[in-house]
Amino acid sequence: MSNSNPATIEDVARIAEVSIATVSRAIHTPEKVANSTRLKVSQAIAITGYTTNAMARSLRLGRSNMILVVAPDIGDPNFSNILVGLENEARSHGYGVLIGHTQNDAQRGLEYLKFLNSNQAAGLILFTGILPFGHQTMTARLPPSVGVFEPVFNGGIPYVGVDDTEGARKVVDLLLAEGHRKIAFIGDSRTRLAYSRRRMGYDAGLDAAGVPNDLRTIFEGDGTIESGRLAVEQLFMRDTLPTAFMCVNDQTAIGVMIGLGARGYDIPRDFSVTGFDDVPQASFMSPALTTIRQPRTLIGKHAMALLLELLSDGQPAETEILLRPDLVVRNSVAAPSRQWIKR
Amino acid sequence: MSNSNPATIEDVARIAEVSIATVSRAIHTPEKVANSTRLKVSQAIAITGYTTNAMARSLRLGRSNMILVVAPDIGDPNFSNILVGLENEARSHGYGVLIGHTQNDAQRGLEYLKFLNSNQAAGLILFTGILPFGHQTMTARLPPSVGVFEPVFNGGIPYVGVDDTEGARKVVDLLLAEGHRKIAFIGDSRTRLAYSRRRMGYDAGLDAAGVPNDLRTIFEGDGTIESGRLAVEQLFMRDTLPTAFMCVNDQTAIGVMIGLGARGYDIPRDFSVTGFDDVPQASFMSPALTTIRQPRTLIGKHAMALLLELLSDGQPAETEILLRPDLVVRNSVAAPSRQWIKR
DNA sequence: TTGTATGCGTTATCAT
DNA sequence: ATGATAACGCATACAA
Repeated sequence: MSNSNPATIEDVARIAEVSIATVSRAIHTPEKVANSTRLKVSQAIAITGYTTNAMARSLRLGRSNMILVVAPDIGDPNFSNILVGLENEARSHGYGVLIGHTQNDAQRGLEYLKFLNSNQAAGLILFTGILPFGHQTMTARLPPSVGVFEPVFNGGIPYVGVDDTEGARKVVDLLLAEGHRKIAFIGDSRTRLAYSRRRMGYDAGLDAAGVPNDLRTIFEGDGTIESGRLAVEQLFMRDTLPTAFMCVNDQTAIGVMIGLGARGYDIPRDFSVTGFDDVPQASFMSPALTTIRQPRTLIGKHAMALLLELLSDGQPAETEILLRPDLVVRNSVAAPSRQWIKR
Repeated sequence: MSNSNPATIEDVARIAEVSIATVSRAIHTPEKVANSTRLKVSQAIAITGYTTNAMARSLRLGRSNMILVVAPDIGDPNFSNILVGLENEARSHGYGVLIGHTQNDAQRGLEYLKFLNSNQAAGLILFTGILPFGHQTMTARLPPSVGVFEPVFNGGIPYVGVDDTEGARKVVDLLLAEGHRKIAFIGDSRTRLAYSRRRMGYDAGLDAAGVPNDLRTIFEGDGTIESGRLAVEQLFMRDTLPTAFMCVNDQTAIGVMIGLGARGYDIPRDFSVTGFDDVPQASFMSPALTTIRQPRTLIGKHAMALLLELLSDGQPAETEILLRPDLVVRNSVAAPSRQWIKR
């Protein structure tokens, strides 16, 4: 039925017995073409199975209707749901979504930068705390871009995410209300804005409760399960233990729970543990993890909406959209163990 | 430093005081250009920050150096590692990788089909059991394609994955060796080839051991955690219980373990549970899950290598590459409970 | 060794 | 309402 080569606009024009200009018009501005010819064209399109060559179109137009989403780690349990939010919003505005995976590798980032420089994508969503393109980016012109889930460190790029500081504050306040005073913060040493903001919430809560500095413990991890496990190993070598582990994210909390479990402790009886993100796994663990919910699809939706606005207006309506973080109380928090509280 | 518009080959040519043809040659066939001019050109490139417009190049060439990876569910815990294997192999051959996420939606699939029809990708990797493009695909010309992780049902497309039948066979044989006879298979009702192959391994093992049909139980699930949980609910309503749950994948096994745990049973003392895939989470659970390892990055590597071979030769060297599935023995399997064995 | 000119498939401008 | 044509940025056949 179809030739070996995909049909072009010329094939359609020939069959419909019109010019290629008319075919193009019949497709994009049908009101400017007579009913009779429009019919002929659409029949010809059906016969040939014509699909407009998006590449040629973009070359001519100087823009495309694809959005590139760049992520350093596509396995991040937060990524998939945010992506769905991004995609649904893009789609309802006639845009498609393509994903670039950099594996935290600048060379790979450059590849996607070339993609962008060829106008193969009209806009950019950054699921990463730093621009993933290496140093050349500083001078390079980026298309309209929006950061998501985590503020972009070195970009001055509009951002959509949850209010990390307030979320962390809600967690400490819960811990404080349960009677904890010695709360360790298992964090992330990388210069990630989202994590430092969560740390700010931790400090603010402790300040407000009048908890002195020497009761606070900070562990610099890297946000992985292994990092959480390592944290309890390290902390158990110190002379003074916390009664609660407040973790920068759920992955870390899972690691902490594994580490504590391996030492034979019961959560929450012996220690309380909290996370941040409400990753799917968080509700399946035992005990189920008390954490902060990320409104992931909503974040994606807002981020894409903001990007599309940028695409048409050129000006960002706002530079940062912070969504409300909800506390999800499950079973990993209880009053501090008597065993540790006095000592 | 740079103009508002990206530099074109003409900008480079003007500054280097040569023709655009020479610039093009200096880039792609440097041996065909004099040393002196080559130097001028590369200086001009440095000055302008020129990057070749990949879109225009592909339009002219009729092919691109991007590979599209299409996945229905990017959150699949198997996806990320396979992707890494795909990317590394592609990269070492000068190809880039772009990901399309269909969410199991044919309309979204069509979008990526248009992308392919515009020659914006030279080849296609399918991380999905069925062609995700709806019915139009039958007539559409696809670029060279390779299925990965799961055979493509309706395509006649070369495939790279683990030997599902043999893997499942290893699992039953372990269960049988532990003394189990009543082994339930918690499967997947969808017409997925990978799953039906695993089922074949189950049956083959039981046949070989002479386990009669009325001792076998099949539960048709859908491969999700929830499906595993549901399976134990259903099975407990029957009069006769298995001593082991052999699950079609790790997700299902996790659900089964959650369901069993909720009923107060201990694994593996009361029941044995096995999975398939060796998802990262499998080793973190308690008890750690006995399962079959998927050599994920290796699968990705082979699949991409096969695709690139297709791209140059046009003929697939082989139509199916089956990798060896290794049994990972952890703590979720033991001898059948006396409580259940006699009945 | 280098330059000129054509075409890849579109869309938009300008005529008609 | 429709058609001829230029241009988007590039690679290459053909000339020089």
